[in-house]
Amino acid sequence: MKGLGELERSIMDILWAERGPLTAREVGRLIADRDLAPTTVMTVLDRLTRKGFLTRTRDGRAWRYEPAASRDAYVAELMLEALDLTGDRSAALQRFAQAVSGSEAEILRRALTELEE
Amino acid sequence: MKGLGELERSIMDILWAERGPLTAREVGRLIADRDLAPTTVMTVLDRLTRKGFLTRTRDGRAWRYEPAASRDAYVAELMLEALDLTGDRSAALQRFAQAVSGSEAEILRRALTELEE
DNA sequence: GGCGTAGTACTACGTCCCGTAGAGGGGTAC
DNA sequence: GTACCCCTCTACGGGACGTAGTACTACGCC
Repeated sequence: MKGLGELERSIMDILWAERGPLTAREVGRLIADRDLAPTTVMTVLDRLTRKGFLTRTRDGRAWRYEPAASRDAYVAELMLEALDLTGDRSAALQRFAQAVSGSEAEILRRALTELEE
Repeated sequence: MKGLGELERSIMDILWAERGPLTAREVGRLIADRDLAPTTVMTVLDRLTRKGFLTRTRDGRAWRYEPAASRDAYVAELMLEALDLTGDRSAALQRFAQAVSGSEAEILRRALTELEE
């Protein structure tokens, strides 16, 4: 999977937080604090589409952009990719299990239990 | 945590696979298939040290390089960083739990159970 | 005791990614 | 038909990284 830059991630965050697809202009308004040129937003949206993180559909003359996958799916994929870097997956998983906080361990435990059934 | 490039990762892999610290020359021999100039290996070892991935100690005129952390710790950290990217850690963890293979789910389950005790 | 060798530090260059944006073309609305 | 909006294409500067040369120093050998 391709990586994301800092601005790219900010824009993905905006789109992940919305329920419907947004136009470049709308994204621009939601990230107005960065005071970016409109074309900057468009360029980044375009790059994200090329990288497969967004899909876009026509809306009149404009495009509407929407995440291709949920943020959770993205995060889970990143975690799996990290796991693939190790030679000893078991050891890495054990370390990971020890490192997550208690409440998160509980969530993991429950998710794994449901799997079992 | 800083990222690793492709050559940097290869060299970390070599050092993670060895039990003792290596000199630049030794690393060079272990990566001879890439046919790199000796200074290239030294440069990368130096950058890895600056980034905090390696520590080095004198051995005569030479330096001996050694990973600052185990590969498993590195991988677990990457996984935690990925997890930090999400707004909904619980959803991401559930996705992750569903995505790991059965045997790995079992490893996780056991690690979590040990934690509980 | 000079010379090759090994090791180091420092500098450098090309490439790719990414943040950033301008220029120009073509609908739309009034 | 003019002002505006949105698109596409092109571009530029900085930083990371792969790659390596140069120059200085210490050690061993003859």
